[in-house]
Order: sequence, then structure tokens, then C-alpha cells
Amino acid sequence: MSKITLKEIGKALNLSVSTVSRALRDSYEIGEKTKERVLEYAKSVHYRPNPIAQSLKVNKSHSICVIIPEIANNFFSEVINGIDYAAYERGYNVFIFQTHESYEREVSSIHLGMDRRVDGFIMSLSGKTDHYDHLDLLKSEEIPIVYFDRVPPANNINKVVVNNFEGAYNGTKQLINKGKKKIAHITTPLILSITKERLEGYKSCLRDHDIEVDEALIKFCSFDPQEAIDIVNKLVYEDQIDALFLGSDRLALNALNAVKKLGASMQNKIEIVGFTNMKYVDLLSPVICAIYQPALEIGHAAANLLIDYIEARRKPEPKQIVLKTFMKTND
Amino acid sequence: MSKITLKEIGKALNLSVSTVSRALRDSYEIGEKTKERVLEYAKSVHYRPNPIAQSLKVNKSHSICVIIPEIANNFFSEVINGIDYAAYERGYNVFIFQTHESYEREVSSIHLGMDRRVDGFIMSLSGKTDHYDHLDLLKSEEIPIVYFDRVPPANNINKVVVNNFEGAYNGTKQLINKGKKKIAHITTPLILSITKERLEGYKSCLRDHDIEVDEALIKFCSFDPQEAIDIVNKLVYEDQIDALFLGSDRLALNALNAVKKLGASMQNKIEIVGFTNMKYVDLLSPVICAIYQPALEIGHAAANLLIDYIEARRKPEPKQIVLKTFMKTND
DNA sequence: ATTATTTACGCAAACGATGCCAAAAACAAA
DNA sequence: TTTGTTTTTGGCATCGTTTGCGTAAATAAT
Repeated sequence: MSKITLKEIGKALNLSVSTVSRALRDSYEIGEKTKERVLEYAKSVHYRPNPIAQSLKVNKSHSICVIIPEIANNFFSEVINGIDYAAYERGYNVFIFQTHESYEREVSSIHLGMDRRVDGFIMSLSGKTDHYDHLDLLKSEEIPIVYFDRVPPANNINKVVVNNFEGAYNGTKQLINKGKKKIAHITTPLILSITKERLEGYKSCLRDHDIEVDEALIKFCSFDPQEAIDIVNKLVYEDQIDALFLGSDRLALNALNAVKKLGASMQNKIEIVGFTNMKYVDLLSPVICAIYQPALEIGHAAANLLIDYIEARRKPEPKQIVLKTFMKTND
Repeated sequence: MSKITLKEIGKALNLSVSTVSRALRDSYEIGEKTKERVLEYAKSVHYRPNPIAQSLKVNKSHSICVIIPEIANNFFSEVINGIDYAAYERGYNVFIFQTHESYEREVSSIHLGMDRRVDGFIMSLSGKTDHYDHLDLLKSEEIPIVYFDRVPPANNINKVVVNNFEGAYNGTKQLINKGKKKIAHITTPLILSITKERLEGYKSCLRDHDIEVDEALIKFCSFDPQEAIDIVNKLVYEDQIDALFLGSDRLALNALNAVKKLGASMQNKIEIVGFTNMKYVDLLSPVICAIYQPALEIGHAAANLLIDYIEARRKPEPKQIVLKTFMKTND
């Protein structure tokens, strides 16, 4: 059934394999008449080229490899959705590998992708990645790569990011506008690009409003729910904070949960703003003002940027795309 | 660098390609000494077999294809996580295709998978799939396939599902126990297996508690938020319901949103139970009692079942795995 | 009619790995 | 030494494509 090959088409039509191949690829050196014959017959038997054989021959796979920390995360799954959307439009397959925030898995994912001869990579770095030589491998092999969200510290790379500084600045400002003074910041490991940028936005905003930056109120937190609870408790009871600025998606939910546990009366005293990509934030009970990333657009832009780059005859200069975050208030 | 082939190893060691190949696969017909030489050299040059060439030769790809309605959905992304977990353990790659609830994309995804010579499929049917001949293709090609969640109506197939009937029954009972009498059910298209099973659980529970089943209170709803709003409004204001039983993840959030829009006083009158896989349901404001599916386990079980089947010499009888739902109350 | 040019196609060698078959090397038996 | 066995190894075809090169046949130029 699905095992029609060029050879069989050739046999049926009394043509050589190469002629059939060229006819299907619409080569100029094949006569119109035979082209038609081949095309028609191929369609009638539902011929589908074997991408594996093609890959082997041309050392390309018409597929891209996405490496992300975690699929089961609103932000990343939306990004994948965007990537998938663009890839589908342009006829590319998508491989997805998760690092689960592990450097080793990041490295091995890169190798798996290269083994599969993917045409390019889209990646967001793991929370443990603090050196970047494994990426040099890709560079030296001249494999196109687009980073998003958590990007390595270099500027001659393709990347799609959001204005994290501005998003954090505006989020913090929102809290200040509500009269809050002791604003804590719970965030991701400092090695991540997003952490630094958001932290700077937060600090910068405080300074601009004559609030001194208190390093004790800046907490780097893992994705362990209990750790979030401990940190929130300390901030609330010892440091007497009146607002929380949360640095990332999973963190935000953990922290919200921790705040909820403080009880209703405490909850109301603490204003919360945070980066998250949860749908329906307005259904959340400790009210949170969400700073959104346009995840779908990020994925779409990243995939298109990558494929453009893959298909370009002369490789263009690396491009940096910066999209806007947006806030979704709850009141 | 990464382009070491068997041929090059052979040249370096003065051995033929086939000897090298066999040495690496630890064949019994190769002398211990040469085996060691080959192994050592291969490691020293970081030899990695080219999976594409292997695939072409043996017509297998050591990869599985996952076809689901939507990645950006808590339930499915968790399932993928489980699949990925098992596949990684057992050395399989994973292709993911989304149908976006389209029958055509379901068909084309199957073809894409087959083109790539995947060793097997894991799928959950689209919301539009009401005939199943495209699946026969897989069957006739003898490609292993495991269904989960939304499965076709046949019993000689591999599948991993939950006890939807029981979950729905218990959910409905929960509402009855709170004294509710007019319990509406908003759910997915009736062609889906899950819809029917849950609907039966709901009806059965009502009957067992001497509440007559009112077909007007059973609403099949798309994933359009506005439709959910309209339906909820009608149910509340015209039909005067006092409880809602929601049939699926995305639906639940839409309906919750609709209920929220009714205003605080109305909200409190309506008790809500629903299938969902959102983390932190207890943070949701119209309170909802969640019926959870063990998504990670489903994925893990499905992948292991599939890979067991793929690797079995004698193909075993199709297996049906039924896992338990569990409730997470909010009060 | 002869030569030059174009057009339309076939042959064969890759791509990297596997596996059948035969052959060389090693050893045992005569 | 010769023959027979066993152990190790090499040669070659193959998977389904793509592509450079060669060459008939068809057309144009002389």
C-alpha cells in the first residue's frame, strides 16, 4: 500500500528511477509529456516520498528540534503551539525534547537532534545552564538556532524575547501606584537571562520612585512548593512586606498558593503582581495582576525566523526580535 | 566532528565496514580482541550511529508518534510528559502532532507519522472524528497503536483510559450530597467516548437518587468561551439550576468564567463539579470540585504499553488499562 | 547530407548502516 | 602434510532517494 517507491513507478511507466525523481521535482530536463505521466501515476498510487531516504541523501530532515525545560507549563506549551503552527504551514516536522531543567539533558537533547539531522534548533535554556560550550558545537557545525525566553548572554544570535525589563518595571509600578512600599521579589535562578532582566526592571522602578532596594526582599526560589511557602511566610511575618512581585509562571502559582495559606485577612493586605501565562487569571482567588508574554507569537516568530534562516541561500545576520509583555489586571 | 561513520572507523582500524558494524552491535561472530579495538576507537572519536541510515535499512525509526487534539492543555501536556518520560527511559524519540480537533489533520498526522516510519502511535481522537477508516490503515499495516482518553468504539484495541463513568458518578453524587436537585451537565461533543461515559455516569447517579434526568439540562458545548457564557446564562436564569457538572478541562474553565460573570451572589448558589486537570484548582474563585485524571500515569502507561507491544516478538492480545480518577475538593 | 546543438532520458555512484554469503585464517583431526 | 572444522573477517547487495555525467534521439545550423 504505502510502500510505493520511485523504482516501482519507473517500472510501471517504463522509465528510469532518476527520470521519475526528476519529473516529480519538476526538473527542467524532463519532457512535459513524461512529467505529466509521472505526476498522474504517482498521484493515482498515492506515492509519498520517503523522507528518511531523502534525509540520508541530502543530510537534511526538513524538521526542527525544540528544546525546552518543560512541556507541562502554560507558557511553554503555548510557545510550542506557535512553533507547531508555523512549522506545519511550512512543511516542517517538529521534535520536542524536555530538559527538566537539567544541563545534562540539555546536552543530550542537542545530540539527539543532531543525530536526527534536524535542520535547526529552537531552544530555551535550562535553569542549570550556566556555561555554553555545548552551544558552540552547534555553532561550529553551522546549525541554525533560535533562542527564546531564556537566552544565552551573547548578542550575535537569533533570538525572540520579550521586554522583560519593561514588563517588570510596569508590574512593580502597578504595586507602587497602589501605595505599596515593601515590595518583595520572588524569582528564578540568577543564571537565567530573564531573571536578571526582570530583576533590573524591578530595582530600577523602585529607585525611580525613591524606594530603596532591600536585597533581603529579593528571593531566588526553586519550583518546590514548600520552598515557596517558607519564603512567603518569612517575607510576610518577618519582613512585613505589603506586596509581592513574582518572577515566573510556576513560581507564581506556588507563591499564590502560599499566600492563600496565610488566611483571608492576610491575603487582602498583600498585593500581587507576577509573570504568568495562565489562562483565566481572573478566576484566581488571591488576586493577581498578571504580566503576560505573547507565547503563541513567540513560538510563531521563532519558528519562522528559524525556517527563514534555514532556507536562506546567503545566511543573514542574526536577528533579535523583541515582543511586548502585557498586563491583565483583575480589578 | 560528529560525522564519524562506520567506514571511517574501518579505515582507521583496517577493518571492513561490516566487521565494525558487527563489533559495535556485539555480535558473537567477532573476535574479542577486535571488538575491544573497535569499541575503544569508536568511543574515542565519539561515534554515534546515524539513526536515519538505520531507519532506512531496517524500516524502523525507534520513535513513536503522538497525535492529540491540543498541546496547550493541562491534561494533554501532562500526558505528553508521561509519554516522554517513558520514551526517554527506553530510548525512543517522540513525534508530536496536534489535530486541533480537525479530522483532516488527524488523517494527515497519521500519514506524516507513517512517512517517518514511526514504530507506533499513541493517540487521542479529535472532537470531529466520528468514523474510523483512517485507523484501519494503521491496522492493516500492522502498526502498533495505543489509544488514550478519547478512544474509538472497539474493544480489541490497546487503550489507556480512566473510569469515566465512576468519576462522573461520584462527581454528581457530591452535588447531590450537598442537597442539589437541578444539576446541569455541560459537556463535549457526543461523538467522543469520554462524553458518553461521563454522561452515563451522571444520568445513572441521578436515577439512583430519584432525580429525573432532564435532557434540557444536558448541554453539548464547543470550546468557544461565549458559547459557554450563553449556555450558563440560560441554565441559570431560565432553568433555575443549582449545580453544574462540567465534562472537560477547557469547558470547565470557560464555564467557571461564565459563572463568575453572574456576580458574587449568584455564584454562591451554584455548586460546581467538573473534570479538569488544572494544577491548583483550590486557587480558583468560583469554587470547583475537580475530578482529576492521572495524566502523567496515563502517558507513562500508554508509552510503556506501546513500546512493550512494539518490542514483543509474538504480538500479545490488545490490552485495556483503566486508571482511577480522583477528586480534589476545595472545602 | 553532414555537423553542431539542444532536448530528454538512463546509468551509476553516492548517503550510512545491515546482513547474507563466501573466503581467509586458525586450529583440530587424519 | 593433507583434509576437515571452526572461528573471524571481508565483499557485496540493499534500503529509497538525489545528482553528476554520459548519450541517444530530435532539432537546428551549415
